[in-house]
Order: sequence, then C-alpha cells, then structure tokens
Amino acid sequence: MRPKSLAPPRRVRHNTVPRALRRRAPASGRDQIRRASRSRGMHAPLPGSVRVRFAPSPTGYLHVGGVRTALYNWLYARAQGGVFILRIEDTDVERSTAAAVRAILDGLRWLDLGWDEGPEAGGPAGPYRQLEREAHYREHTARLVRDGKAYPCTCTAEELAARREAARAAKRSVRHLCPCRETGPVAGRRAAIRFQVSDAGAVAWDDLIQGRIEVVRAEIDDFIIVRSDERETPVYNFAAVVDDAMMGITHVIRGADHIPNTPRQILLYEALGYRLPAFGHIPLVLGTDREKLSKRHGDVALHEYQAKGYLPEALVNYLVRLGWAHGDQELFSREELVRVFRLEKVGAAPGVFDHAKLDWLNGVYIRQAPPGRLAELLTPFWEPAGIGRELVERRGQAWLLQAIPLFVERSKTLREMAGAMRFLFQAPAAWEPKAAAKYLTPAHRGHLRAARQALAGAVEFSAEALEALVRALVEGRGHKLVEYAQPIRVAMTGSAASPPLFPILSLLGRDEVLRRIDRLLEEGN
RNA sequence: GGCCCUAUCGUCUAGCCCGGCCUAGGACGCGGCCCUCUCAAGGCUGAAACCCGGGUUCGAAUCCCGGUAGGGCCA
Repeated sequence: MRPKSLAPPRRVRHNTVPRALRRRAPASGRDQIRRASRSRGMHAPLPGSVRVRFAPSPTGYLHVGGVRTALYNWLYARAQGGVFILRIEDTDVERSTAAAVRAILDGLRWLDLGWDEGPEAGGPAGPYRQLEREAHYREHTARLVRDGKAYPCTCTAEELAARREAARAAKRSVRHLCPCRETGPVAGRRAAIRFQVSDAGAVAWDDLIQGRIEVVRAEIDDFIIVRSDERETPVYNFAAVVDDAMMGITHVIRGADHIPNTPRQILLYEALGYRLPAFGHIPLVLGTDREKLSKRHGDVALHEYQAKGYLPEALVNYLVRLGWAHGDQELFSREELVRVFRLEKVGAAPGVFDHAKLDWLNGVYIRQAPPGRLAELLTPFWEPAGIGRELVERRGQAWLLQAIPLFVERSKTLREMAGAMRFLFQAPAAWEPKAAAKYLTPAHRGHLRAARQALAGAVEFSAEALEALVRALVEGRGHKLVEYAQPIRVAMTGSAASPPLFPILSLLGRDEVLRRIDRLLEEGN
C-alpha cells in the first residue's frame, strides 16, 4: 500500500458539466456532447450503423423492467435504422435454464420485439449465447495477461476477508487487498485473474440519459475478471465487454443498476484497445414502496401479465410511458413510437409501476380491438374461466362476435372478460345474496312472472324487439323499467350488474331465458 | 460504511436547457354531476404537487450553492 501522501486526491469534483447539461439535457446539449466525442474518435457511430443489444440472464423469468430495457433498445434501433441484437448471458451455469431462455424468446416475440441477430436468428457476430463464447473470453484474458494488464491472483476468500477486516480496523483503504500483483501467485493454487487499475486520474462518460458521470480511479480496485473455478468463469463485467466489443455494439442501453459497472467496463475497453460505445442508463422500475421492482411486489414476470390477459400493445404502451413522455400524449401506436421516441427524452428519475394505469390502458386497447381479434385472444382464457371449449364452439363464431362487444367496455383484462362471459354459457349456479335481497321481493317476483309470460309469447327474439316488448309491458302496468330489468338480470346472470339486458336475452335465446326465469321463481328465495 | 444516481399532484409526467406567457398543464386513480335497464364506457367538473434553506435577479419550478430524503451498486 502506498503512503497516503503519495496517493492522488480521493475525490475530484464530480459534476464538471453544468447541471443544465446533465439532467434532462435537451437534444441540442446532448448533440454537443456527442459531437465532442466523435471528434475524439470515440463512440458516436456512423449514421445508420447503430447496433444495440438486449442481454438478459436466463435465470427465472423475463422481468417487466427488462422488457422496458428491451423496448427502449428496440425502439432506438428501429428509429436509427440500426440493428437490435439479443444476447443470452448464461455464464451463471447454476442459475441459467433452458426454460428461462424460452421465456425470453417467447416473451419478446409476444411483444413483437423481434431481434435482428441472436438466438434462432443467427448473425455475423455469433454465437449469441455466452456459454458458447468461452474461447473468446480465454483469448482476451490471455491478451491482457500477456500485456501486463492483468495478473493471476491466488488469494483465498478467507485471506481476502481477513485483510479486509484488518484494513477496516486500521481505518486503511479497503482496496488492494491482494498482494499477488507484487509477489506473484502462490504455486499450486488455482488462480483467478485480476485486472490492474492504476490510481491516477478518473473515468468519465457522457451518459445518454444521466448526463456526465465521473468516478476517480482510486475508487476502483484491481477487480477479478476470471474466477478461479474449474470452468474459469469470466466475470459479468468482463464477458459483457468482450461481447459488446466483438459484436460491434455502438450504444449500450441498460438499466441504471449497471452504472457502477460502467467505469470498470470502460477501463477494460481501453485496455483491450476497443472503441468505446455510448452508454445510456435507463432509470429503474420501482414498486410502490419505491424500491427496485421485484418478486416481492407481486407480478414482475412478463408471462404473468400475459396470463392475466393484458394485450402486448397495452403493456408496451404502458412501459414506454413509464419514464418517457411526448408532450401530453398517452396513446401510441408502434409506428408512432418508432417515429417520436427519443432516448434523450427518457427521464433520469426512476418510476413506480402503477397497475391501475396499466389496467386503464389495457381497457383502452380492448375497446379498440376488433371483436374478431378478441375472439382469438380469448381462446386460452375460456378453460381457466370454467368455460369448456365445446360450449364456446357449440355457440359458433358468429354468435361469439355478437357477444364480445357487450363486454368490451367493462373489462380491464381478457381474463376478466372471459369470467364475465361465463353466464352466457352456463346458468348461474347461485344468485348473489345482495342482488337477490334487493331485486327478488314479492313485487319483483310478480313482475318477473309477467315478463316471463310476455317473453314466452314474443314474436321475435331480437334485442330491439324484446326491448320494445318489455317496455310496453312496463308502461302498460305503470311501472319503471328497472323494476323489471333487474330481476330478469339476476335470473340471467346471478348478479345485479351486467352488460345491457336485451342483447343478452337475445343471445341466450328464448328457451334458456325462460328456463332461467322459471328456476329462479321456483328455487330462488 | 464507501461510491454513484435521483428529487413537480398518491402515481406516470409536461414545463426546466433559452428565468416572466405557470393562477404550474395532461393522464391514471379518487370525489361530484350528467347520460342510463344495472354495471361500465362516455361527457362535464372538483380536490390534489414545484423536498427544504440560502443566493443570483426587477422577477426562479426553471440558474448557482448547501442540506435533506429516497434509491442503486459494492462491502
């Protein structure tokens, strides 16, 4: 350890760029930054040559925050006429699964976020799974060691921990706990590989979203790039840099949780002699407790939203607006997004995931969807809603297309819609007690009998004809429509709330309508 | 604990760069009214925010400084 007097200043001033340029810098300000970079021959690629990637780890499920990252990358690529690459970061063999890879591919396809290069698509920079790229990591490691920029380290975890404690107790820096750089590795022990970091100067970059970020090198220790395990597993920072560099990634757009990794990665790029990409760190998605969205907060996996019956375009619309805005506009088609989305307009502050707003948006998209498409989307939801496939098929497509519009404006999800439609296929098993108490009084039963008789004699069983018929009946008896409509509704649906009554009666058909009324009259108490 | 990031209604955000047009706009959610066979949808409408403190300025949500709070990563 160097004497303290020789060490560089612990801190330099961090915010060297005016605040105005740092936060939510306007396009013009960012352009200046990028122009400056270009003149140094660093990032900022040629126009039309943008290459971005989404690089998830296949451990578990596809997180909605990750989906947002993928979306922003995809949008940026499309808007720039660039290439969107999917790379699977599966170096963590313990936790990576084939099922998780599937979930990623299926999820992105469901959202229509297709990749130009990656698994199953191939491409010139493959392979696109890290496990198949180990030769590259080995080669790069050898290069760094040969150039004296990395060295083997045989310290054990126990030794390191002990030294850390000692350093802490003595109030010394906790950096450079490993002496291997000076003493060389201990023979006969497996070696990890450490990357050598000099103390002088700082690492800085102009983040596309966060503005300028600067970290003094003295804060960065000689970090491990290859573990000492059997497989010589490359560490995340190292593998990501090798891959991003070799794949020609021009813009690294990822979650803000990677900000602390970036200085190390920049050092690696420099040591390897690769051209630096531009970095853009998008703020995290938070739960209602303002912590990083995780399993604790309930639904975080994309497939859960799929299973609940959210439309992909609604989810995309919701996610894109979380952290980004285009004036007051709330609704965006995909084409519109490609046209107006600007990465530079993404805010620097994290945002809370608001299920209520997603529900609203999903309702908007459900209302916009043509009945034919909804019929198709609804298919996987019948069984879970307790509606046998054969029941749906028996009614036929034309009938279905008549029924769906009735439910569209009162459903927030497809799952809800299927559930709400259940009474169309099956008579209610029971009548809601509250509804029964309110609408099945002796007076109401009288009305129901009168209505039954009228319905039984109806010439035509269309919604219009039935409405005219019942209204005439009600008027003739000097009553109000509600007093008849509600008991009939309870008989049909078991509930006091449902889509408009007369179309329902027509859909159900005379026999079924009379049957349900009779049963209520006989059994309902 | 160290480093880094962030800060406008409960939530997502516009405005901030280029200070006055901001009596701070929109959306979700919440309340009221209208429409209405119920529930929705829709229309109208209400409550609801510039984190705090200094400074610069005739004037600051907007510029500067300092706090505070929250978060991320590492330990």
